[in-house]
Amino acid sequence: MNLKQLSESLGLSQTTVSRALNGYPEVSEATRQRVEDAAQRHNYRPNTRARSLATGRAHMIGHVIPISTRHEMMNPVFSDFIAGAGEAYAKAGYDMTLSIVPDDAEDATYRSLAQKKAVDGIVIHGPRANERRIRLLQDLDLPFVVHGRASAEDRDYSWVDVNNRRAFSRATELLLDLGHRRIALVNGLEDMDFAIRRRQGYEKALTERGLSPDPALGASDEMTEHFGYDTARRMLAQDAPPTAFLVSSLISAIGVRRALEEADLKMGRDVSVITHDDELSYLGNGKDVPIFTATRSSVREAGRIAATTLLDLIEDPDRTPRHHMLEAELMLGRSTGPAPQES
Amino acid sequence: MNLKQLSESLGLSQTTVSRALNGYPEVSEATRQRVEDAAQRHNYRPNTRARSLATGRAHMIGHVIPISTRHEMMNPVFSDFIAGAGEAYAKAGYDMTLSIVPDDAEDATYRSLAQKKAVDGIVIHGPRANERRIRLLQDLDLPFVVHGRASAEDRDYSWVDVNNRRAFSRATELLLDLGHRRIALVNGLEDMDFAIRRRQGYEKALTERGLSPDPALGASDEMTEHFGYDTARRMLAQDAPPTAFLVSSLISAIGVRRALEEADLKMGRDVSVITHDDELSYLGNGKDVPIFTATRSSVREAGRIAATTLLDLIEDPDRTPRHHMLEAELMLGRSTGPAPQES
DNA sequence: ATGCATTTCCAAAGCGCTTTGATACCCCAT
DNA sequence: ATGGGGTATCAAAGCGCTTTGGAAATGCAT
Repeated sequence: MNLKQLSESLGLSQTTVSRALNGYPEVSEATRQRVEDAAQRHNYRPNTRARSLATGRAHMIGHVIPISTRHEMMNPVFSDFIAGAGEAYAKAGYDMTLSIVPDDAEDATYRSLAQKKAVDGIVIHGPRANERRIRLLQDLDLPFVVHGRASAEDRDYSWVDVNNRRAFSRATELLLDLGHRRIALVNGLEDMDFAIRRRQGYEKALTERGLSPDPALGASDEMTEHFGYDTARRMLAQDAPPTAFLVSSLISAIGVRRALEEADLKMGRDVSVITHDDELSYLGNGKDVPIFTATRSSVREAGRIAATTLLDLIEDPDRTPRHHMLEAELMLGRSTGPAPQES
Repeated sequence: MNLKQLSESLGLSQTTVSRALNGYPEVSEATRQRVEDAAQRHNYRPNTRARSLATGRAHMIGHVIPISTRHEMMNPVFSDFIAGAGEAYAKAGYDMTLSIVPDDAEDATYRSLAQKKAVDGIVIHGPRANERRIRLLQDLDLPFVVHGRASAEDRDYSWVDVNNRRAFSRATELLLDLGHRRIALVNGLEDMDFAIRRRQGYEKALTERGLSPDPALGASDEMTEHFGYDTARRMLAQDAPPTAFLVSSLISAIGVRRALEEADLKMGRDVSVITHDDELSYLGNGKDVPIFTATRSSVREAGRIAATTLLDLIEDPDRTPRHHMLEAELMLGRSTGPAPQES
């Protein structure tokens, strides 16, 4: 059933029916009611393609997920972010498209999305410090919001991010307060912006106490369970093994824990661990008392915020960039304790 | 730049330009070249909305992800499945939309997707045994593929699924061969089809050896880390604790492992564990030797297959249902060993 | 030169909606 | 009776593309 048929069945013009359904004032309450009933009865919904061709609005947001070409890996936080964003879109009557693109062939994807007029706006995931996508989208004049930031970008743009620097400096300070001096950083890929900021927080806390970061205690890679395990194992075998680990992802932290257990070290007593916790729905960090002491910030909430920010931006003709900084909570769990005495 | 402008700039009609770009034979090679160059130069891409209005094809596949209303939880395997499907779509020039819908308000979403003509086909995720969505989509005459199956549905429909029953009966047999008699099943939500089939496999293997499944050794819920932990902890405290766990998800298996460690039980010696492993990209099950003995099947591959199946179905006017059964490998890892002697 | 395919191009219709600009109608003040 | 201002409705244009049904141009044999 399309508009034409519906209007014929009602003996009205398409104009009137369209207006009735879209809440325009020029139609009498009686007809509106009649039209709405009929639409309901026939389960009528306007064809999106026709509608957006006519209005120029797609009512569609694009999410572009870069897949690491090095490891063909899907960012694990992505699904929860999407869940949050999806909620917001649903409320506003928007839909969401996903483009999974290898991170080397990006330009084309963005240009194409813009030119095809397939979306009204875009969410950029996984920004690197040096992020060309931002300028590209500004040039294409397509509204967008970045989940995260790009340190090397000096133009203004909209973003939603966690205060990674502060979170990690606070976490490092806690470990220092507990007497730890050899603190390992198990971080994400070096070119990712969030990883850089976390490292900065970590280094800031160390240097403020007169310590200098030890390169042997830093590792960065895709944040898999296995990376956490490998790194911890390797570092624990060093001459001066770390007494604490600061980990960028709960998944890698689980790998660290596995390495500790294998080495018969008790987490929280022999070795302390703090992790960042995105509050992924299926990977909760314990129920009452957290398993891991953690810097915690819900990525799902970030998704919600990013989505509403973007929708605002699309409505607003001025389009002045918006920023939203989320502070991570530092949750004390069972994985931290005083540094063991040097033997 | 739109088609009209492009054609004017070339001094050709829209028809010719359109045909040149879409590879129709009625245009000379010389003009085609000229048109393509100009299109390239101006970065022209046809407006999707207009194109699909004209062709009737959206070049868009819808994925409908039910969010468990009970726990507001996003299925963790979803992102890898999507990555696989996304690849296939990209190759075929299709895009993908995501609808995150609470699992109680589904009908409306599907009807709406069909009526709005927003997609050419749909992938159904997370089917329950009794799955109304299948009939609904058949009635709506929208091509679809189910990731999984619906046992209670007797009509024919297209699906891509793992042989869950066989995988779990083989895993159970392995544990029985190792001498285990009290085998716990840590399974997904009871109404999910995959969970039912896995249970069937488990029970079949037990009864074939003259054992009857012990209700005290069965648990099902959303497969979080915490669920695995809680269940294992609870069961280990029973009078006759299990000597082996068969777990439906690597994430829950990690929780089981945590409970074992907390109870000072060595996995693979004191208690055996077998898990299903979807080969999630960030949650690898060890590198050389698997951490967990596992029934393994790549969900990403399933995504690829589901996507190509659906695209086939859309091309094919007959639309006879296709089925694709994936066999899970049984990978021997470090988490299984002979049942400890009764003391 | 003529006739007939072929090749190459085009004008115009149509996809299903929104929106502009009119029209018809009614009511009330003049 | 006449005109003016709402109110309720409509016909038709337009969004940017594809596709149908020609028409013009070309090539080749006659």
